[in-house]
Amino acid sequence: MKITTWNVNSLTARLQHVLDWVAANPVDVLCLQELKLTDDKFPLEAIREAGYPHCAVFGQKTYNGVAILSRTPLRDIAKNIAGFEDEHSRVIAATVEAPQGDLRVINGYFVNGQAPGSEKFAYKMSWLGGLNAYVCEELRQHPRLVLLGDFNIAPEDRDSWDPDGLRDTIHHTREEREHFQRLLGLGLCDSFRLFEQPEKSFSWWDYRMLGYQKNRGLRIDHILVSEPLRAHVKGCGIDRVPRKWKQPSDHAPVTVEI
DNA sequence: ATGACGCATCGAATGCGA
Repeated sequence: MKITTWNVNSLTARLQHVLDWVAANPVDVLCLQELKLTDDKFPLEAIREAGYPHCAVFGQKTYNGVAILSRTPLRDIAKNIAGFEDEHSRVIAATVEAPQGDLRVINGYFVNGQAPGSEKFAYKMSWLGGLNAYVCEELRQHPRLVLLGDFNIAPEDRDSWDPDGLRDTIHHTREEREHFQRLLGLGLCDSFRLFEQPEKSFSWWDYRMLGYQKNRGLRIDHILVSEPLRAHVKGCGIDRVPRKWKQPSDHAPVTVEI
């Protein structure tokens, strides 16, 4: 079973890229972030025709918005973090029917946080606290769990193109990295690091200053798997191909095979 | 460099992303 996370930076602007990508990469589950559209604008028909009849959508106007697209049925769909009040549409969870055993999938568009010390950074910290408690409880109920999405955290120095120049800036702070480690501490593991990967592997590149062409990027899109799944993970990789297409998302899709 | 690029918004200049 292949599961992908992709921050598309507006599904309206990126629908054709998504359709082209799944035509070439027929993954079983596609988790999207930054839909930037309301539920009524979600292109259900086009997505269904592309092979994904089962969709859990949690949209929002202009900003945020997440969705899980699946070839197999979804159940127990939950939106946002239970017990954490949030005006943003940032999390959607669903149980995915899978032949080797159902999987709980939690798809998140983590808070960006702008800059350490800012109000948005404080929101990021409190949001991450809420998420940790939520994932802890979900793990209790669903041992076979995948937490994936745009984490907006570069977990280690090797996940940044300029770890020294960007030290303690957003995505690189000790506080953010501690939150990432806390998630691992719940019994999750970073599926990307289960395998040998090329150096300077990133999942996001700035649109400005030829960021992609110079490979000035960050690895901030992650797929964490719970302990019972760990031994079954067959691979994890970043697909840079759609980042080279015309008018791309600034993020690349990341796929795990379980 | 309060930049750059791209997307969204009752329609232009601004907020936001990372």
